[in-house]
Amino acid sequence: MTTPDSAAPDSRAPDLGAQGPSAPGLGAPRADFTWSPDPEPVHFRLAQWYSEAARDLPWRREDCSAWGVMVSEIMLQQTPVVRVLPRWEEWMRRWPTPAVTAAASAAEILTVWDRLGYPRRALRLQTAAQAIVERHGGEVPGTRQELLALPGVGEYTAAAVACFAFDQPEVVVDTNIRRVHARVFSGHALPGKTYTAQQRKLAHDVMPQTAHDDGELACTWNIAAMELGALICTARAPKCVECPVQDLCAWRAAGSPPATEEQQTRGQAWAGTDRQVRGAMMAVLRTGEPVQRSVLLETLPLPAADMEQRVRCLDSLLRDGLAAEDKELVALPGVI
DNA sequence: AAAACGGGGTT
DNA sequence: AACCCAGTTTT
Repeated sequence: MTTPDSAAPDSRAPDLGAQGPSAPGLGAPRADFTWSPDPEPVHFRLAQWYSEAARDLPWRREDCSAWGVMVSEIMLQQTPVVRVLPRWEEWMRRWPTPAVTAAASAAEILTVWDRLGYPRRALRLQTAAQAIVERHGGEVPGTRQELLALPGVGEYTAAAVACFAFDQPEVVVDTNIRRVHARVFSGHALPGKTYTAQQRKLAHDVMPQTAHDDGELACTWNIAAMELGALICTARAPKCVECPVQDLCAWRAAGSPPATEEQQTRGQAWAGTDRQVRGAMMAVLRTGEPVQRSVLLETLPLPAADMEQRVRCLDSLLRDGLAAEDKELVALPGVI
């Protein structure tokens, strides 16, 4: 049916001509005739695929509250679904509304967060709950702009909550969607490190029109593209033979060229970093018992960390509100 | 634009 | 050992 050769000019087709794989300007003769598919068939293919292949996640259920969606989005920032699932269940069981979340102690919040990582997210989620109580009467706001004003809610999360909890046709772009766009529409193996204005324009341009279906297809498009990136169009070893748009994909049509040096992600170091030291200290504090400052600094199970680094990290935890200090005792905030 | 910020499963 | 993950905030 639809093949690269049959792609007719379309007024709504994304103008991707400038995004060819070769550097614009000097040297490279523009032999890279990048082809990009009409978005419309991609919309329907992915919507159909999603209806059959979507995972049954609790925050996608029809009866999930907007707060449940928001909690899931914060937890899912830089954290895989499988690790979020048990923490989300426990959080929602204990704190099913913004109001009860706002009233919890910070120590409880950080303990239930457990080892999800980036514990400042947990604190910001509680601060956001407090803001929701104060500014929105305890109800999660339903517009991108109001959501964006909440702590810990950035461009992605604001659009995601507005779309998934309130059916707003916002342009949702996460790491999965960026990769799907890069491959299907731009013909690249990977989207590159930073989210550029050009990528933002592409995401907008390939959104389904909302005029006729009240944005329903737009919301499905967002979640379906995300799910495709999570299950099929993965970063490494994508399952192209199972892909519902394999015959529409610009990357496939270009012969699946490998990622360029520019597109390689800069892998974060871990061993020896302040993040590792902070994480080890938080693990001690999560046991619940206040500890002597000197004991916390000296018994840390990280021989490679010198005292200067340990002191720096403890001070940063105190400054971030992830730990509290009383006299010589250190504990989770709210314990002391 | 780049760095800081956790932690564990996968390759 | 490197890579990856439903990003946000600060510099």
